[in-house]
Amino acid sequence: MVKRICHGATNCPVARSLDAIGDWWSLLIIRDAFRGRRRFGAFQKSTGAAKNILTTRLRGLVDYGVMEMVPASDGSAYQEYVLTEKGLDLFPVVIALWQWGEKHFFEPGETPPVLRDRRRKKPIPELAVLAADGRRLRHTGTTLMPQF
Amino acid sequence: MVKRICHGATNCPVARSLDAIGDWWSLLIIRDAFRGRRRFGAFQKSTGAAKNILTTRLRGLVDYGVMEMVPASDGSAYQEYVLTEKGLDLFPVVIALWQWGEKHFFEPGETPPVLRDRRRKKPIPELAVLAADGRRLRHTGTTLMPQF
DNA sequence: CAATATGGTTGTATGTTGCAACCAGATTGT
DNA sequence: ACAATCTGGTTGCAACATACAACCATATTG
Repeated sequence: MVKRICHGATNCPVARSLDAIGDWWSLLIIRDAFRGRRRFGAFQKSTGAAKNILTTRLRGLVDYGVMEMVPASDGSAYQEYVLTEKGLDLFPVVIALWQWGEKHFFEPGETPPVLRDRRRKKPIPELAVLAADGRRLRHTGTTLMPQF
Repeated sequence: MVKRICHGATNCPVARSLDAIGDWWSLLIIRDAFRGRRRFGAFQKSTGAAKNILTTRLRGLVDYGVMEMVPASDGSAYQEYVLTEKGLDLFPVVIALWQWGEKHFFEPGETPPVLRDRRRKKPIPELAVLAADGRRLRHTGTTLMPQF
C-alpha cells in the first residue's frame, strides 16, 4: 500500500501482510468493513480519515485484493466497497487486535465494548494459538518462528 | 506511537491497539522480537530500518509497555530490548498476520517459511475465532462487532 | 429544476521518513 | 596502554506522506 522501497521481495509472510494492510488507516477501514460499513462516506465518518487519505487507502486495499468495488446495494448509481474473501480472512487479525486492546488499554473504571457472538448471545472467548494436538501454545523463546 | 491527532480518546480497542503498534516498523520489530532478536543492532539488520527510525520505534514500544530495556544477557555493559508480558500477548496478532500472508501472498511456486511448533515438530494449525461453545465462528455480516 | 448529498480531486502547510554523516562510550587486538 | 573497531545512538537535510480546506462533477431529493 504505502510504497516500500526497502522490502520489495521479502520472504516473510508477516512483512508481506503488512505491505497490504500494515497501516493505521487501512486497518481501521477493515475494522469498519467488518462492522458493516460499505460506503465511502460511511468510512469517512467512522474512521475520521480525510477524503484524500481514504481515497488512497481504499484504492490500495482494492489493488491488494482485500476489498472490491461493487454496485450499491440500494440500487442507486453509487458504488460500495466490500471485503473480498481474502479480506474476510483478516477476521482473526482484527479479533486479535481487538482482544489485545481490550485487555491492555482500558483502565479498571472503563468498560470496553464487548465483542460478542450475537447469534449465541455470548462473549467471544480469547483467541488462542493452538498446537497440532489442540493444546494452547505459549511463546517460549525458540518454540516457533523460523529464521528466513 | 505515531502521534494521533484525530483519535485521542476513541473507545475502540482496535484503534487503541493500533496507536501502540499500528505501524509497519513496530510490527516488524515485534515479529523479530518473537524470533529471538534482542539487540539494537540485531533489529536493525533483520528489519532493515534506519537507525533513527529504529530508535523512535523502540522508544515508542517501551513507552507503551510492549517492550522493556534490560541489561544485556551476555554480561556486557550494553542493553537489550525484550517483550514484556503485554508484548508477549501479541502472539496471536503476529501469528494471524503470518498465516494471512502465508495464505494470500505466495505464488503457487513459492514456498513460504512454515510456522511450526518445534517441540512437537508439527506445523501450527490455522488460527480460528471460536464461539463460546467452541464452534468455529465465521464472520457473517451482523454476527459480531458492536457499534461504539 | 434548484438544493443538497455523494464521492471524489487538487492545492498547500506541516509532519514523518530515509539516508548519510557524525559521535561517545564499550570492547577487542596487540 | 592504546589504537582500532563495534555498539548504540543523534543530527541535518532532502524527499515523501498527511491533514485540512477548497473545489468540482454527477446523482438524488424536494
